[in-house]
Order: sequence, then C-alpha cells, then structure tokens
Amino acid sequence: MSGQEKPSKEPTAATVRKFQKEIYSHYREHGRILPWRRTYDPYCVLVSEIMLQQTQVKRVLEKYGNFITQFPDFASLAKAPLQIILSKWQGLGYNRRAIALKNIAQKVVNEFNGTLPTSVETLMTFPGIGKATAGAVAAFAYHQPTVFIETNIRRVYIHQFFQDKENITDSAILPLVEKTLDISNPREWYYALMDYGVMIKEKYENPNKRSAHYSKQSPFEGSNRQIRGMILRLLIHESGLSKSKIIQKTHKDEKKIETILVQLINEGFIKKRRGTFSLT
DNA sequence: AACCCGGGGAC
DNA sequence: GTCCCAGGGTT
Repeated sequence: MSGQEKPSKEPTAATVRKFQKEIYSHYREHGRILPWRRTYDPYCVLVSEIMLQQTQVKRVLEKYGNFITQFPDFASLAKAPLQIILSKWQGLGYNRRAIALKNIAQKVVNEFNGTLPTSVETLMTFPGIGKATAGAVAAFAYHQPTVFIETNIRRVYIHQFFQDKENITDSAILPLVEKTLDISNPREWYYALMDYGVMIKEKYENPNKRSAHYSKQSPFEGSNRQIRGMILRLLIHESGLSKSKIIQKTHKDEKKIETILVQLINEGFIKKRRGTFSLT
C-alpha cells in the first residue's frame, strides 16, 4: 500500500542536524539575493508575500520595486484609488490580491494604529492572509519561529522524508517542519529552505505531485478569468464603459460578460452608474 | 474536497 | 500544448 502518509523514517537528532547543515550549505552557495530579503519592514515583507502567492519570483521582481516606490507604506496604500493600485498590479494576476492588500492597509491604519500585528492568529484575520502568508510574515518581519508550509517547503520535505511515498498530507509534513526548524534564525532558515526547494524543482521531477493536495488548475485560455482580466484591463485604462462597449471590445458572449460584471461588482472591483462601469 | 481566481515563462 | 508558480476564499 502506498497511501501511507508517515515519513520513511522518524528523523533522529543527528538526521535533523545533517539536514539543516545541507540546507544551509546550499544556501551559502546558491541563496537568492532578493529585494524583500534586504528589509525587515513589515509593510514591504507583507507586500512581497502577497505578490508571491501563486506567482513566480521572477515576475514579482518586475513589479515589487515600482509598487513600493508608488506606495511606500500602509498609509499611502490605504488612501490610494483602486484604479492606481490595479494599474501597478497589472501583469501579476489574481487581482483580488490588490484589493485585499488595500483593505489590509486600511485595517492596519484604522484598527491597529498603523502597525501590522505580529501574531499569526491576528494576521490571519486580515483579508488575503492565510496560514502560509501569516507564518512567512511573522518569520521574516518579526523573527518568529513559526511553522508553515508553502510550495517550496512542501517540495523539500516530500523529497527528503517521504521517498517512495504518495498522497502525503501537509498535516504529515508539519511536524517535520517544526522539528527541523532553526529556532535561532527562522528568517534565514526559511529563506534557505525555499531556495533548496527551487533547486529540487530544477533537478528532479516535481515531488509535489505526490502531495495529497496536488491538483492541476483548469486551462486559462477561454476561461472566465481570462475574460475578467480583459475587462479589468479595459476599465483600468478607460473608466465609464457601457456593457455593449465592453462586449464590443472583448468580443465575448453577452451572457458571460453580464455574469462577470456582476461578480466584479460583488467583489468590490467595479461599480455601475447610469449604465456604465468603472473601478471603485 | 472541489472549484474559482491571472498571466506568463519554461518546456 | 502542458505545467505551475513564496495561496486564499467560498461553496
């Protein structure tokens, strides 16, 4: 049976030390230098983490600096018009994240006196911040020895501790993340771990295919979210477009456009006024 | 658990 | 064409 979800071997203390040593060794040789690793500013760390959700480092690199320059802190982001924020977000995808980020900024300013909370539990009460992002922000900005999993970390542990296993759940991985965590320097440790995960991706068949949570996403071409992207792009560049204008510019089915416009209104992207649509 | 959300680079 | 990226939210 290969539905087993326990590690091949319970790691001994010696195994843990050896594992840590290898991760750090790789990090010293091949660690990535990234702009958001040069700062402890909770705002900058948060922006980077939200941008990095399901988005490759290389693409975030193209947007991060410009975004931080435009909106250097919570206060400036909180009061910025969505149209401006989305225009800076263009190309990153998952545009909801831009709204979430603005809402986070407003909540920090209005309810937390302008300071991002430090605890994982409180961070998770913010829109767009789940376990992974909360754990990462707490570790990177506040040096907290948090325990969390994201795709690079998952890959490392499956590769190292679940050889020949399948259907590996995150709940089976989590205790190993906790046991192997370098509590003296969680920030560097997680940087190193993630960089090691990148190496494994390049060198081996993706171990995450053996994760119980692995799934392929639906095709983008011809999808709803492709049309959403088109509509938002139109409205970023020109506000006050009628439905018929949007249909004409996208060449898409009227029914689909209608459905998506309703979705976008409900999600807080756009509003309808006198028959035309604009960003909120 | 299954599905939705963007866009693009690497292959 | 396929895969998948420092995930989160809703149903």
